[in-house]
Amino acid sequence: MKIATWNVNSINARLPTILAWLEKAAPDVVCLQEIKCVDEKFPTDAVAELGYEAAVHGQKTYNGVAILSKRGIEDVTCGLPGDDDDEQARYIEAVIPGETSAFRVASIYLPNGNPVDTEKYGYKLKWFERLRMHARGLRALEEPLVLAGDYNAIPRPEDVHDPAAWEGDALFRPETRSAWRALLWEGFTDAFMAVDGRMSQYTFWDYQGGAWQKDHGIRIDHLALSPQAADRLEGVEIDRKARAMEKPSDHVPVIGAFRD
DNA sequence: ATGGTCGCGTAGCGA
Repeated sequence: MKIATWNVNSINARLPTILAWLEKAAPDVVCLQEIKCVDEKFPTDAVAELGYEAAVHGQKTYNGVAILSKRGIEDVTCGLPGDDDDEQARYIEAVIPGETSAFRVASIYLPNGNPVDTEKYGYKLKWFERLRMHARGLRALEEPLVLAGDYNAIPRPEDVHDPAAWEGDALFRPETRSAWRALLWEGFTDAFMAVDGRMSQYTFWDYQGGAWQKDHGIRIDHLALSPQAADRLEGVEIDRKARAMEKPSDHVPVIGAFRD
């Protein structure tokens, strides 16, 4: 069972690129972020032609998340509990039926939080805390669970090309890194870190300033695994090649392979 | 060098 996460920065602007990648990589499940469209504008038919069923939590212009699955999608829930006034489409969760056991999967688009001296950063930290509390409840189910997405959090200095340049940024502030660790302390494993003997790899390169050409990247797209999912983990791939495709997203897919 | 890159939507915001 291959489960991927990918911030696509508009599903419709990116559609040919996404379809080409899906056809080649052929993951079973894909968690998408920043689809930037309402549910009705999601290219349901185009992904169905490649064998994917879609669960969509869309929003006009901004945000928007979705889950694609070749193995069916059940028990879909949209939105993160903990704030009834939050109207931003940043969370969708579903169950993927499996041959031996089902996988619960969430597609997460955590708020960016910049600039840090505005209410945006407070919103980010509150959202992170809501996610931690929800994850605590899911953890107690003792299921294979993958919390996949764009966390807008750089865990360590090794995960950014120039830590000094990012000091003070909402993606690298101590409070942000602490919130990411607090999520893991609920009993989750950073899938990338669980594979030993490897250098850090980046998942995002800004469109500006030739960041990709200079390899000025950051690692912010993560798979957080429950113990039952971590037990089944066989490998993790960060697909750098996707950043060199035509009309690329500024993020690349992260793919986890699991025994099922 | 007083710009620089995208997407949305058609100005200026968000990333």
